[in-house]
Amino acid sequence: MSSFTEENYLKIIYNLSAWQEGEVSTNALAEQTQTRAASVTDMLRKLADKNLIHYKKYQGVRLTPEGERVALQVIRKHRLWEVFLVDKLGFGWDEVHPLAEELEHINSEKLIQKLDAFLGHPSADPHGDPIPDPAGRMPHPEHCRLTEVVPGQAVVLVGVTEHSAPFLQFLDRTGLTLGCRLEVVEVNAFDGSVQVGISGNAPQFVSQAVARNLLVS
Amino acid sequence: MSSFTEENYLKIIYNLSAWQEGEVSTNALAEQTQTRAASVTDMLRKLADKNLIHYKKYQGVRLTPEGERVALQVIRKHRLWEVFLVDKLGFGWDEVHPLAEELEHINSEKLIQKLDAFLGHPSADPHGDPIPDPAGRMPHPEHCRLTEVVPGQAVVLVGVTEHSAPFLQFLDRTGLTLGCRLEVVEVNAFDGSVQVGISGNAPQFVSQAVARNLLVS
DNA sequence: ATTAAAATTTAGACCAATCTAAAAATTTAT
DNA sequence: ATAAATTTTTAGATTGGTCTAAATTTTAAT
Repeated sequence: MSSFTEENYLKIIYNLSAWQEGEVSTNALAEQTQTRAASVTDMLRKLADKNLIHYKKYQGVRLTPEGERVALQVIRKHRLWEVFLVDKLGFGWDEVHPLAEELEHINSEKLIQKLDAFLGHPSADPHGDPIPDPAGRMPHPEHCRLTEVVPGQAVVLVGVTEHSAPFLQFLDRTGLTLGCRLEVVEVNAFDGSVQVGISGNAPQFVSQAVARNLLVS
Repeated sequence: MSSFTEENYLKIIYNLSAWQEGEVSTNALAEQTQTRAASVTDMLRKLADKNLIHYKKYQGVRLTPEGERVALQVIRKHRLWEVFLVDKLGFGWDEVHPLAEELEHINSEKLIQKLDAFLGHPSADPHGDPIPDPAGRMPHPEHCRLTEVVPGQAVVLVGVTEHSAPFLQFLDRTGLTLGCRLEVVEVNAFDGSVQVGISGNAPQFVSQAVARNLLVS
């Protein structure tokens, strides 16, 4: 059995591993966990003793199969709770992350199985992130970033890779809701901004910083 | 802001105070919190420093108005989550207590306000215990124990004062669900058992141990 | 290839919540 | 009223998670 804190570390290691290949660094973990590098080192020794991570001093860290299993269960719970908060309780997608951070650590297989059924076995959370199945298998839906779409193509917004409230609120104001249709007019070679028609409206510019965090298919 | 553990102590002090008049003893708290008396003493000093309880050494303990406010918020959350688990997720009333013990410590005013609305502003939890309003006012519905009903009277089962799974499962098997009609034939003066018709069926005996934990009106 | 800079680990400490064992206060019984 | 039993508190230690400051290792720059 893993503690609240251990589960958090495993989840964060999983998420950082997904982003970049290879090992996760102590400093990256310190930033994500809002602690100091020294504290991270202590926890890494503990997780390594429990065979949840592969860890060699100064060499960064990688999940073991068992560590990945635990991480995926936590992520599954997190994303199901987010669906509950948005679909059932009416929260905005910009508000649910901190609440799901707490709810995800409630450990009851039965609870999560019943919640999943109540929500209709959703395949993705409100940000488009896929929900691992009960056995901990993570689906990998095919999609690409808006920055990579060729001009003239029409796509659908299926996810975001940035979850901060300000970013999500900006998307709301711009009409960029999940599932909306995007017609790409031009990708600006100079600054990477994208000129795009949103849900059939007149085209407008979306900065590269925004476009690279939009997943489409 | 109170910690998970502090909230638990306050909730337990509230519940023990409701049962018996006067101060709550250190030993009673040790039993309820599943800790030792020495640990309780430490926590009591801490809660007293925060002005959440009135505490004099060897004299037992009583909530301050502020402590009672916190306790009632925790109880409100506990009972709302129990309603959610039974009404929405389909748990049995004998299963939800341990889960609600965890969910009750998630602190978000907005979450609990939205949950309350989603559930239709229930006035009682699945065991018939009243739910404090958002301001922390606890309703006091009029009711009495089944042992106090005079023979010949017909009443409705509105609550229970024992929440253990075995007890609740026994009630399920006996047909004693909340809201069922009870026609009292006789209260046995010798052993306190009650002969009662449940939902119009042929009368049967209910032991005093059971009857005194059934609230009717 | 050295050196400077950055990242990481160790050493030693702290806080919250708990424990055991022993001391002190209160209650009960004679 | 005094002794015995019970309850409660104190003293001192432990565990999980964190910290700062200093030491060490790795990486980057010349």
